[in-house]
Amino acid sequence: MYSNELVRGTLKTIILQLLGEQDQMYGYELSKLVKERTKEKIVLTEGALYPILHKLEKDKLVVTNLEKVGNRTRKYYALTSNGKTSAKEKKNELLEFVETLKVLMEPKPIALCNY
Amino acid sequence: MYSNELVRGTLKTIILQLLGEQDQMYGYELSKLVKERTKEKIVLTEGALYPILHKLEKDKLVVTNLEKVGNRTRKYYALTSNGKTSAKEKKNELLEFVETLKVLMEPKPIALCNY
DNA sequence: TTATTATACCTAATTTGCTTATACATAAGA
DNA sequence: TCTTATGTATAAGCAAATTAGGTATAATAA
Repeated sequence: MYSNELVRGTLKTIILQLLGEQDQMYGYELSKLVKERTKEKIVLTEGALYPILHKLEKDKLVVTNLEKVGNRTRKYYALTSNGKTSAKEKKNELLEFVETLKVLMEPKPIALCNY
Repeated sequence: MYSNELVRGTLKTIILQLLGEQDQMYGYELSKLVKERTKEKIVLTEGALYPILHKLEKDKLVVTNLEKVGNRTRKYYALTSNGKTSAKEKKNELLEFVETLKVLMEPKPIALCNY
């Protein structure tokens, strides 16, 4: 588990990116996916997850549709056109930020290929 | 300039890492260094910088010594033994976190060399 | 059969790490 | 003389998370 300060700020980007992988996903599914892929090193808690999803909907970056599974209701989220653009932008920003961090903390000449 | 949310959480790690590069540094020097190396894409504002430095001192990760330059006083900060350990740990955590992010957001097989 | 775990959603109070703004002071350059 | 650079410091406020609670159904284990 990484310190909260580190994860904070990347969650919205992560959610947008994952939503872009599939046609639609629901909240619980997102949280499971993050937990599994990161081997629980990043955990999307509900208190963070749902408010972010609601904000994305309010900002029209996602649209929702409710689906019944047995007697339970799932709320699926899908990126809008704006959402797809935003997802790409945020991902690029994050990747650039990471590169900047490396330059800042390891200001060495970069080998083209280490093999 | 990256969004604040992204930078938030990495500042303490950055400061610890930079302090580890030299025997001692003062606040203003740190802020200039970050600005220069990142081409102003990351900016250490005073309101963030000094409280962090004070906290590091309180936590005994750094020690200070005042030096007079002309009529002005500089407050130099140097890592303690604990500070050096912490710097390494935090840097490793950050680098691991970045790798985890990549796995999470780009779960593809990784080419050994792209050239 | 009953207790626990997994599934599935939601929100309110609080914490926290920053921004924004302000303050003070010296030195250098326009 | 005015502005910019150097140098440190703190207080008010904000926003994204944590923590902790709530509701409800389904499946599994004891």
